[in-house]
This record gives sequence, C-alpha cells and structure tokens, in this order.
Amino acid sequence: MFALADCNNFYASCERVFNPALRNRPVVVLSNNDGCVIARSQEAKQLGIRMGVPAFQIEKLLTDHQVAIFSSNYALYGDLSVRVMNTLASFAPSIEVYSIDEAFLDVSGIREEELEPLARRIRQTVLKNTGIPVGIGIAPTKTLAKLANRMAKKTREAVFILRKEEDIRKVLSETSVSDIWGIGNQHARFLNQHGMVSALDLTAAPDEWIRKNMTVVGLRTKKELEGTPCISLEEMVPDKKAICTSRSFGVPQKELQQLEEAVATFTVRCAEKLRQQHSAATKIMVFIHTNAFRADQPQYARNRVITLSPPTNNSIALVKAAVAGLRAIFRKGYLYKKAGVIVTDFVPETEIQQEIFAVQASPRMKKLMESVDKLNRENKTTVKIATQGSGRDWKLRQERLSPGYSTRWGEIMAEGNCEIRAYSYSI
DNA sequence: TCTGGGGTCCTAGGACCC
DNA sequence: TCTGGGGTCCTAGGACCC
Repeated sequence: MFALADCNNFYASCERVFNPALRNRPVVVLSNNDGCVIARSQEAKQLGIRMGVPAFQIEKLLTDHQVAIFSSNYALYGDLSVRVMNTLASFAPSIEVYSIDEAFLDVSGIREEELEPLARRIRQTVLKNTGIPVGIGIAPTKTLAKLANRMAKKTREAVFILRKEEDIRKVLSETSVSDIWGIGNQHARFLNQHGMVSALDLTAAPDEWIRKNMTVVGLRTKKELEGTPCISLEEMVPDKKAICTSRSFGVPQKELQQLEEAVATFTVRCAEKLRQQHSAATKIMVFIHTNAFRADQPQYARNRVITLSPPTNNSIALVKAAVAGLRAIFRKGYLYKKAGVIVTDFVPETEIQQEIFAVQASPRMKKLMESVDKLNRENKTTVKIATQGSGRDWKLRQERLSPGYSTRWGEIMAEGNCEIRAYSYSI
C-alpha cells in the first residue's frame, strides 16, 4: 500500500504560515516576473481564479476581492518543504519525495483498520510541526493513491482510503480520464474520441490497444488502475541527466552585454548544480528568444550547442563556452525576453578523459571551484565571475516578495521586525 | 504594458556496421 | 528484370509530470 501526502495549496499555505492575517482571505502566488497565478488558496479558487492565468488578465477581480498577492519565494517554500518531508519521513520506513509538495510513503503491512487513524495522525503532526495542511490518499498502487488523494480533497475529508474492489470501481467510474496521473491533454482527448470518458472505461480497453496507441507508459497506467503495481517507490533521487537555468527578463533586453551577464549568471548556476552531483557536462546549449506573445514585434529565437572537450563542471570554462555560443547567435535589433542555458551529456567528474594541455581540469581549478562554492554557500554573490557583471539589468520583476522568514537572519520574524502586512493588489 | 521554470521517458527513423 | 539479413547507436519529437 502507498500513501500520497500532498500539501494543500502549498505556496499559498506557506505564505500563511508566517502571516496569520491571511487566514480566510483569498491568497494567490505568482510565477517569476509576477506573471501567472501558480498557487491559489481555497478562497481564491472559489473566486474562479484559474491555475496559470496571467495576473494582468484578472486585475479587476483581484482588486475587487482584496486578494493577497505574492511573488514566488522559493527560498521560503523550499525550506518549509524540507520540514514537511522530514515530518512525513518519521511515519514510514521509506518515502519518495515526489515534488516540492508531495511525497509517497510506504504503508504496506499496516492493518486495514489502522490506515485511517495513521493518516489522521500524520496530518495532525505535519500541521502542528509546520503549519502546512496536507491531504492523504492511500491505495494499493501509486496511481490509485493519487486518485485517493484527489478524493481526499474533493470530499473535504483530508484523508481517503481506497482499498476495497467495489470502492475502487466506484471511484474509477467517477473519475474522468483527464484526471488520471499519467494521462495528459493529448491522450485524454484521444481517449475521448474513442469513446472512453471515465477511468473505468480505460481499464475496460484491451491491453494491446493501449500499448499500441499509448506506448508501454499508458499500459502501466492501466495496470496500476487495475490494482497491479507497476511503478515502484523511488527512494533514491537519481542524478540529473540535464540541468537547465533560464529566466524571462523583467524588462526586455536588447544589448549583447546585458545578455552576456545574464547567460554567465545562468551558466554559473548550472555549474554549481553540476558540481553538487559530481558530474561534468559534455555539451552546453545557450538559447535566447524574443517575446512570442508580442505579434507586433519582430521575432527571433536561436540556440547553439557547444561541445566541451574535455567535459567540465568548471564555471570559468562553461561561461567561456556559453558566451561564445551567445555571441554566435546574437543579432542586434531585437527585444529579447528570455535566455537560458542547458548542460547535458554528463560523465562522473572522476572519470573525465584528460587531454593534453587541458587547464580546466587541473587540480588547482578544482580546488578553486570548491572554495568558491564554500564562500557562496551563505550568499550567492560573494564571489562572481567578471562576465556576470555587477548589475542585474535583466532581473526578475518581483514586486510582492514576502520575507525570507526562515532562511535569512535579517528577515527572520522577531520583535522589532515583525511587521505583518496585508498586501492588496494595485498597479 | 503585463503571459514561469525545470525535468523525465518512449518511439520512430535514419545512419551506420558486418 | 533481378537487388539479404540482422544488428546498434543517435536524435528529434512527442508525450508526460510538478
């Protein structure tokens, strides 16, 4: 049996933990650049605010209902996530942290009548320890646990056990295919076209047909819905196979120099992530593009892949390559909205094929990077590469950022700087 | 005016090998 | 006119997730 614990309206709940004045008030959290709504409190959902809607399109609604609006504060959400996961981990022999706000727990071997009390206990403890409300679904497969979790939300019970065959049948018949974990937009439409509307309809289709039309991935989903586990608990977080750092700019950029500073900064971030997992990259791609939403402006989008020889995780070498790539694709006369860097084709850093005359992989360079990482642990801007520049002309728009309550000494909640603010939307 | 960021897996088809 | 059989590796594109 698997339990799926899912934080309710996670980012919105995080904002509330340190700001009780927000209770019972509609709260939304915006994506980077204060662009789209990416989290909504229950009250905000009831106002009809849809997931992913651009904030500017619902400006009036937000003002009229005094919705509290926040820029995303990933330092805060990441920190609270760790606390939630630590609490969850104390309840099960193994746990898979599936995303920032979700975890699967192994609850096999627990007597049927014990499942619900356990779930309630988990929920109470997480709430007490962190202030974050979670919903819990329990079922024989991960896909069914996802459905159970959905039912927990739907019924407002916060806990839902899906075990008996007749219960499973009933839930499947009431769930549309688009609400199944693993069935996205394309497949949902495809299934509908073939007359399959509910999850139960999907389970009635022949295996071979599913396999032919939806690959083995679709077949696994079907089996999981039938109660046969095909997706196991992944406790170990595997190393990444690709690492990407990209941002949209608060203000469109037209000069090469600003783009170079941004690309250098993204590259350094990728290099840090590479070193964290002890990988070195063989390829680096840099991309830039204009704002595709602006049909009235000239459009331009290019990327360039550069092969790194030898493979490296050295910030200096990577920045050199990325900037060279950028210079090759940059064209004057466009308003660039976004840039990014992706590193791929990793090898373990201990297995880099050395080349004659290679400076980058020298032991001194490795030590230098280690020292830089150490110095930057507290503050990311302690040591920078000159190409990153000193300004951040390309920075994000973040006009409604909440304090780093739990991650920055200067912003911690304490007498003297305990200023509880209620934000309302006005431009 | 204003529209996010970061990943994974699978398959088909082409290039290439003997 | 006729034109083999069997394999691997790589990549692009499409699907999905949060």
